[in-house]
Amino acid sequence: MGISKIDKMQNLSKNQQIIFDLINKSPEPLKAYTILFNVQKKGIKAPLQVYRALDKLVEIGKIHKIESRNAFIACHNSSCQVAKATAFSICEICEKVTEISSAGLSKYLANFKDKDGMKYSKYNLEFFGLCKKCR
Amino acid sequence: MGISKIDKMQNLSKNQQIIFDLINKSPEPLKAYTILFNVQKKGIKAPLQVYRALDKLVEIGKIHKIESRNAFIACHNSSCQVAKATAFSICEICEKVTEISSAGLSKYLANFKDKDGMKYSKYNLEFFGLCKKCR
DNA sequence: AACACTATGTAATAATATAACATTTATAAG
DNA sequence: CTTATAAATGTTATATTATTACATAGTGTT
Ligand SMILES: [Zn+2]
Ligand SMILES: [Zn+2]
Ligand SMILES: [Zn+2]
Ligand SMILES: [Zn+2]
Repeated sequence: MGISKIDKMQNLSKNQQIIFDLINKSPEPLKAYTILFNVQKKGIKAPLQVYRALDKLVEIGKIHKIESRNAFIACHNSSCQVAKATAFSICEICEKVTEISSAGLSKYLANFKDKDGMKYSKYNLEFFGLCKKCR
Repeated sequence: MGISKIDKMQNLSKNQQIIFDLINKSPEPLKAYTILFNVQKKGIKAPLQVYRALDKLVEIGKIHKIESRNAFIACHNSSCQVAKATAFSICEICEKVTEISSAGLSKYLANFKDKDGMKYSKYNLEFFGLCKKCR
């Protein structure tokens, strides 16, 4: 009765867990060096330790990278089934970022065909505008 | 009979023109320091000169930034009316990037409402997959 | 034990981007 | 033409983001 693959995917390593916890409790996307600064008291001293954990967390879908901001947020789509099909809204004033989980949007994009008839299961969409508070 | 705003927008400054020409004739997205290296013979010596021209060219829609690659490509949608509503396909093997101009897609995204009923006229969408050649 | 795989630690460096300040050129008005 | 203003340029230094390279340690399997 060993650890199944699914269980294993949920078990983060020490550094991964420290960094995930920080991102997960943050109300806003965090940048790599902000993360580094905030976990130094926990013994993570070098950029590479942060980037390695971030890479893994992105890969398994626990966090997403906001490409236009070089920052990272935790996934809140019930541990995202769509780690590779992401959509966000970004406020251009306060920089608030919200992950969009819309079945309609996912479906539309997953079924979208380019002019060669090609479909793409992996995508990243960033919407820009003003959030409720900033309007 | 002065120069109209439209004419003006088409007149790039010296540095802008040099850098646009380079990007425009490139078959693939170019990175800022690749651009810098390639325009040094034309007298552009510093990163900032490149970044300033890039900023302006992006602003007026002559080029687009591929956020996930930190690289720039020329717009080929007849001098993009949609400088702020962009979509690309990116090959994960050969890194070929193609701008997608689909009326259906633009329309869908421009009309998309998030769960607060908010619409976004500005967005960037990056699809990932394998290009024809790499499949 | 032997092996493969994943994660960690550390130092150095590469790649990407901006701040600050001085000067020049282009455009518009009076 | 002159003055005012905005846009663009030139230059140096520095900030920010990310990776290479190499050594070590843990984890699970056979
Ligand atoms: Zn998610
Ligand atoms: Zn806001
Ligand atoms: Zn375009
Ligand atoms: Zn390809």
